[in-house]
Amino acid sequence: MSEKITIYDIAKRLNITAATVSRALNKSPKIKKSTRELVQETADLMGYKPNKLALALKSGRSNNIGVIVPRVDSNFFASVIRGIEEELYPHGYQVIICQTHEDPKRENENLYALIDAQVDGILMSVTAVNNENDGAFLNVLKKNVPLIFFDRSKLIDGVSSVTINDFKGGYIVTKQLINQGCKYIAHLSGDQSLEIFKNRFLGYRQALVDNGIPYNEKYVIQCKSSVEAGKNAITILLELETPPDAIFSSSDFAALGAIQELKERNINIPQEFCVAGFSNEPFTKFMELSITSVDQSPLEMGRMSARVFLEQVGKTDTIKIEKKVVLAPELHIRKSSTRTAF
Amino acid sequence: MSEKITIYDIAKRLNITAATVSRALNKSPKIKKSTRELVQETADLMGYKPNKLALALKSGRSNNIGVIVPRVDSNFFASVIRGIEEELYPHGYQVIICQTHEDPKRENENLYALIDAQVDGILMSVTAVNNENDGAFLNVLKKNVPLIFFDRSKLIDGVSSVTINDFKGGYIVTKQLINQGCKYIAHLSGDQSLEIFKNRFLGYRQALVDNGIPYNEKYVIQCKSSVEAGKNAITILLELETPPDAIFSSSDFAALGAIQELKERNINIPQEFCVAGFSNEPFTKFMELSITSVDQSPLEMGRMSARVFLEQVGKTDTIKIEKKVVLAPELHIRKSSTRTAF
DNA sequence: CTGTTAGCGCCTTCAT
DNA sequence: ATGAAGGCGCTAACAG
Repeated sequence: MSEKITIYDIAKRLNITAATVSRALNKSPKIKKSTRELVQETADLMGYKPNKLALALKSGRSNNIGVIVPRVDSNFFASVIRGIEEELYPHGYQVIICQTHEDPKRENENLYALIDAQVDGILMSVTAVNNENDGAFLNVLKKNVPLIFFDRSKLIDGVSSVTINDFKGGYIVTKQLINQGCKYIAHLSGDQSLEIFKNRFLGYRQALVDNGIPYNEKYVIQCKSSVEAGKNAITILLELETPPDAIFSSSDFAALGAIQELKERNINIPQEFCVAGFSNEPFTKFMELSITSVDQSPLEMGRMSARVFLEQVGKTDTIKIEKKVVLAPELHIRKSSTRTAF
Repeated sequence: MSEKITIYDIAKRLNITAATVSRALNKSPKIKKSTRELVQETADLMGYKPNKLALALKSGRSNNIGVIVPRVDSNFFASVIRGIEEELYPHGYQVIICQTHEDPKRENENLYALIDAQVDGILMSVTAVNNENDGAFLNVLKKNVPLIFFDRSKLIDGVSSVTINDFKGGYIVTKQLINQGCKYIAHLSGDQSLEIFKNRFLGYRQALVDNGIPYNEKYVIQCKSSVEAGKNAITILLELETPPDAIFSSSDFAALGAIQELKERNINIPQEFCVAGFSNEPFTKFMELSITSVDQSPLEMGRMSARVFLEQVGKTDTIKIEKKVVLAPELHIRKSSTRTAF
């Protein structure tokens, strides 16, 4: 019952050639209207469906694009993917998902697998920077497959990127803490080999300097993006001779951990201690003590990445377009860092 | 620089036939060891990569599987997808993502698009039941493409499914509310055309009956899965002559809305009013007033769906395997429904 | 307007 | 152990 109908089947039935059927189905201008309609009708009748694989082999374009993310079950990446899918859907592209789990080896494998699968483009957020994978990236470029980085970028010639201004994000959120009267502001950072974390840190530091607050490296702790890590970080910070009175975390989860730990120690938030996170995860808004956070507009980031891809695809191979889109971060001020009446 | 290397290129270089190269690369037993090694070496040297599209066209198997979900940016679906991807990755399958946005028309389009793309299987969560799409489902089966439903299922012959026992989920969560001494338990439900919501409701009702509590249909409100909908539902319920003293919501978001509305009315949770949700969204655990919820083990659901697919793929076309896997729901009791000391 | 031919890259009988 | 030839399904010259 599998009944794979090909253009040959319908050609045979009509006593014409497969080529004619192909042309008719593709609405070629040089085909008699009557036969075109006839072909179309019998095609529908027989339940004909074009074989995209054959088309792909013939044209060299699969109409698939690959998306590589650390993990798909994070609100941020899932939203980006949603944006990508929505933007590409009307153009007939399908989205292939790969996860690296922050493992460079997996990233490498994924890159090669997608190239093998003849995807028409790759949109990705790099995992921690390791130059071992450079070969894989260059391989992608060598095949003339458009490569676009979103959020977590990497400096490679000929590669476009869509990011947010992380420096500014770090700056404005720190500024807000300063505005609340905080004097000793700590920072929970992420893997410094990733641009995003370095830039958030730099924004934080600049905001301090610009406002006459001395930068103290003891206030900067590098930790994972987890509740547990946030708790541990607070524990360390509170043991300093001058413990901080505020914290800007590059991760909402770590910010949450910090809040939990502070509460357990009966430290009043935001009166005694202000907290702010980054990413605007859904839960930051839902909490009774809602958490100030920087939104990265993931949906827009996904859409934009897809648009950049669409611009690049099909362009002459010789010219490499390199587009750097930088979206504006948006500060969502909430209770965790608002000392005045809310 | 695109340099698409084919087996012909490497054959030419070695003055042998493409067929020999093919055999050598595929480790055919009837090939001289020396030539096999020679071929392998030069293949590596030239940077040969097999063209999966050609392979797919030849074999009829694309090594892609399609996953259709209402939306990808929900913790539940994202986790299922993660499970699917993790399980299928070692087997060389790639995952193509489609979103329906709860639109049956999109669901229909997605089904056809995936078949056109020659996927080797389709794993999906159906959107609201509409029999208009039956043609699309039957079309999938006719092509002998394994179809597996997860979470939101649909009764079709020859289709396997992986779900949780929603009836039991509704039952145990309601029982927990009863155990807390609640007498007037309301229920926020979802689209009743979906089995999952009907079953959660039936479990709820059965728990009431089994514990001598009269079922009151005025306590059942159908609403969307959103904070706003939860607020509205509470408003309606509190206007009843005997307002409820507890609520079991089929959606965590609606449960959250309910809690917010109750707080605004200064109704004490859980002392005066108990609340429980469904899905175990991350935020239910993070809240200061953590929310009792039923976990659906999405990761496991994804993995299991993938395993069921792997079992079915490649089986003789004539025999239709129909497997119904039902996972156990897991009640996470939290503050919102715990009157005794926590 | 339509038929013929060739080829995308690979595998697989059928010979040798 | 290897070469030759055909075909997966479709399109795109090149004829007529």
